[in-house]
Amino acid sequence: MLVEKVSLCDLWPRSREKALNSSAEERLRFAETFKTEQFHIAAGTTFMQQGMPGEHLYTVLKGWAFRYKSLDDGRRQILGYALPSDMLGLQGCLMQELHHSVEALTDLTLCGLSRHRLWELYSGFPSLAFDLTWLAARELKTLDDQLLSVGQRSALERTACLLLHLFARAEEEDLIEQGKLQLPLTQQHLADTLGMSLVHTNKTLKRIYEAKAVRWRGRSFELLDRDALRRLAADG
Amino acid sequence: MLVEKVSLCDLWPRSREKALNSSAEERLRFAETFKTEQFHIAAGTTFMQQGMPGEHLYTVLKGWAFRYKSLDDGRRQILGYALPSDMLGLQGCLMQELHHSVEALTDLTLCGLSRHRLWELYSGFPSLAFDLTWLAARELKTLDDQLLSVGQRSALERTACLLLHLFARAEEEDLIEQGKLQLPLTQQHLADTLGMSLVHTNKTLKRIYEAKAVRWRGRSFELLDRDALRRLAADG
DNA sequence: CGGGTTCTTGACTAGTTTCAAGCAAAGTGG
DNA sequence: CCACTTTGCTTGAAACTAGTCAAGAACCCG
Repeated sequence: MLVEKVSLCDLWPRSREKALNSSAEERLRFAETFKTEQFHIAAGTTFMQQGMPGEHLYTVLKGWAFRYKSLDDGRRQILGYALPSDMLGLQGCLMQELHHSVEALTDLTLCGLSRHRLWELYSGFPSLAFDLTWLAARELKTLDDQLLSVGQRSALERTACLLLHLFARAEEEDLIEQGKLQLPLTQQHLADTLGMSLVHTNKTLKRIYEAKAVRWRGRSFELLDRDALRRLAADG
Repeated sequence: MLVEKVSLCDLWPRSREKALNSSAEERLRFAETFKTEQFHIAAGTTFMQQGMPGEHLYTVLKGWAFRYKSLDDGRRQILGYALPSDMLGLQGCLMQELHHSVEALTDLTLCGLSRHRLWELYSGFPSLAFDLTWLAARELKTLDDQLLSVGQRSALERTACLLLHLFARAEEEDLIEQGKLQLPLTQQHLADTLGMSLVHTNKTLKRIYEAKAVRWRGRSFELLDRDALRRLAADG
């Protein structure tokens, strides 16, 4: 299986539009030096928990996960989704404890680097450290975008933006087959991502379906008319 | 003046609870190698703009700034505030262009590193690169918190949380004098940070004043009763 | 002492949540 | 294989939070 042969860093540079430093040689050396562990996680498992110490820096090799924060009374904000090439747990590795939880949406394959070896990576493999920073910057950008949506956009704009984002991110990872994406989310996930109630999310999705911008039945998500969705995202 | 003597990295580790690697020696070497430029920016200036290329990685030495994103129709989301020791422009240095703008709230002193030398920093000064990553992780955490607030908390909870956060962050940088903080914000800034209208922000602040949790007249911000504010932040 | 910005307040409106109920699809066990 | 249960989706009505409009007061700066 492909999965058994890739290591932590193999997937990192995939999404970089332009590698500032070729790290091919370094990646080889890295693979020899670090015996990175592989983890398999069942769908539905919360494998990183708010308040626990963060022991590993993970790269997603396969599957979907989501990061979230919970309040005492049960309200939950989904902070973002992790797809292949995304990194998980950086914040937990650098601070004493994790400030968010992570749950697997599908069965998940991860590659993990122990936090104790993170410094080795920085001191011995600068171009990988650079890649890692690039991933952190991508995460920052995504959060900025999401905050803009939740803070300023109407329910319709917000929902359309999120669907556009998820589809585009899935495209980057070649997850679209015959125009269709296996989207492992429920409307409740969307609602908790958008900061809206489930009911209102449902009604907003209905409007998007009626505009014939997307079709979403079961897990099969299809982007019928990207421009239409873009218009909904922009105008409200 | 103090300002003339510090370099890019002098301020970075200040907020790190526990330095994983002492970088004192490296910092010295860095200061000799890099002639980091200093910038002085007048209050009110937007010195980084959404869509422009990001030429520098900055560290704030003195003053306040805020990052924001704008929509075409003028709506604005403030993404966060930068105080001394905060870093600005990482995302712009790594990607082709900036995805947010930054405006100075007060007169600002920055220390800038050209994007072209960022790789030098990674290859030659790993412990500084590590510090930089720590700062990025702190930024990620702050954004997570803010997204939780805007997505899930009520107006009152949200506002109280933000005031707590700003005060705590100012405390870290020793900006509190006799219990008072010079807070260079208007209610419009708060509103754009919280994703609320100006009017509603005003009415929410009134409730916080009435609970005798804070006093805020002009620029002088005083935290009268932290526990009371915490209760407002938790219960709504 | 103006003139502009910021703050404050009330009345009205709109968007969103909550509540409640029914339906559809998928999974489970006898 | 079919009742039974669970989970997720859909819809309408009522309640409420927050937004908009409008106008006046307070504050600050030149």
